[in-house]
Amino acid sequence: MNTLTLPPFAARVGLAVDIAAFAMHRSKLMILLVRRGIEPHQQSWALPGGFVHDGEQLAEAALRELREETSVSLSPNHLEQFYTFGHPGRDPRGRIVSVAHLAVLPHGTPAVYGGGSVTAAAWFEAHEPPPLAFDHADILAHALRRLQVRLEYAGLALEFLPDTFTLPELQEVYEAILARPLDKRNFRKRILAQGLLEAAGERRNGVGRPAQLYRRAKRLRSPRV
Amino acid sequence: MNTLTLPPFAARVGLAVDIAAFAMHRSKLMILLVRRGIEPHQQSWALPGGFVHDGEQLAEAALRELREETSVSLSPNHLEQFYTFGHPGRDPRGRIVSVAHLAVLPHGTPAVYGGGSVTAAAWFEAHEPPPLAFDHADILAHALRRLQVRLEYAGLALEFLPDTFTLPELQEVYEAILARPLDKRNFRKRILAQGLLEAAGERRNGVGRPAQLYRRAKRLRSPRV
DNA sequence: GCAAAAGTGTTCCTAGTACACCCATGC
DNA sequence: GCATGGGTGTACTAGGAACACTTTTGC
Repeated sequence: MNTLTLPPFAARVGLAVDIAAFAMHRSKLMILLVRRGIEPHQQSWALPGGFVHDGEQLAEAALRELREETSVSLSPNHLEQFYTFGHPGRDPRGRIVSVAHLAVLPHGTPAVYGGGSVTAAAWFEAHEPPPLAFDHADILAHALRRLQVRLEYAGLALEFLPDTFTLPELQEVYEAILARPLDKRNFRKRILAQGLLEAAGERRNGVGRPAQLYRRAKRLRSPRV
Repeated sequence: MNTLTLPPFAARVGLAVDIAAFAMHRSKLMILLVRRGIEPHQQSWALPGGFVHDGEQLAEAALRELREETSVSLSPNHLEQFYTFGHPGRDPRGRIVSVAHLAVLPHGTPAVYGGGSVTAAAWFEAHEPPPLAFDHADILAHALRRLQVRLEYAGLALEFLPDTFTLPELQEVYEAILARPLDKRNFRKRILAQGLLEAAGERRNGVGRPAQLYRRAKRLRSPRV
């Protein structure tokens, strides 16, 4: 499987995946980070990630690393590759190319330290991350932009929420990702006009008027190309 | 430089770039292809591309391969990475990951056979390519979609044209990429409303009314609020 | 009755779309 | 004068943005 017969001038590189995994927590957009237990950048915070194994798909590797390093047991609701970082000097160990992935984890996903070569895993505010190892600050910035673009087009916001949710909750997701407030009336009008949601009872939160619950409507929307 | 000390389970892969290079020719969107001179897929048409060298940037490698395989002497007016293809079985020689790039070449760029491991280079209609080697048909399809998206947002259409051009020429670029006709009046209104163009004399084409020439305006448009 | 959270409509403006004729030139 | 290609305006529609008060509940 690893019998690679290439021309001598061809670079043979280490292939890695890094994952920018987002979730909502207390009305904030959070990013999942791990603390590196080995050099280089030992003790630094970094995006979860690691080397692709022989014969492994890129997306498979991203899922595996996410589970190994953070003990995230739930599957991401969304996972996509978004950019490949291949600058020759980005890793002191040699030429390592990283295929960066964007993941959306369900609401309430805990960050448990899992194992591998990391000593901790934790959620941070995505718009205000700590200093990061390698070029991970750059990767995170790209991931945020992609997330904002996806939000407008696809119904990616739903992936941050449980099966049923209220419109104020959905609006919080939008506001957290776009980092700006939205008008409540316009938001509701726009979302409901899309016809992707259906009613699913109501919920009492204690004080205040009960909220209408919604879920993703059964019928599929036409896929984006 | 190539002292890569990685864990044993880490895949060490061949790193390649492939380039989907587009240009306009006779009102059609064309894609630049090369004929492979070596196995695998000898004699098949394929996207230009090849292995990244040690210490080379991804974009550098894309430019180099484009020049080596097609003798395209002009620099692309636009070059961006758009997706990474890493399926384990995509190349029979072993695990080869390809970072695919989208390039826009200036109007009138000839396709000259350059050398390296290809026996020919030629332009084909981008929407009707011949059978392609590896997963290059897939890569081309992705590239076309990306090109269509970029067209709407950025002023990427200008990169297909010489410094000065007429609005009917610009409209041809849009129509060729989107593969559908556009209304002339609405097109002109929309384009001129963006304020990106300035007048640059006129041109007589022989018969017919002379056309107003435009060029990209010097000053940037004010950002939308 | 008051604090807390959910819910609701109208007006304005912009951008997109549909659609048909006149203008300047070469021959 | 006619063939060729370039240029122009208006009416309609849909979607986005601005904007303030009422309703339902717990306590």
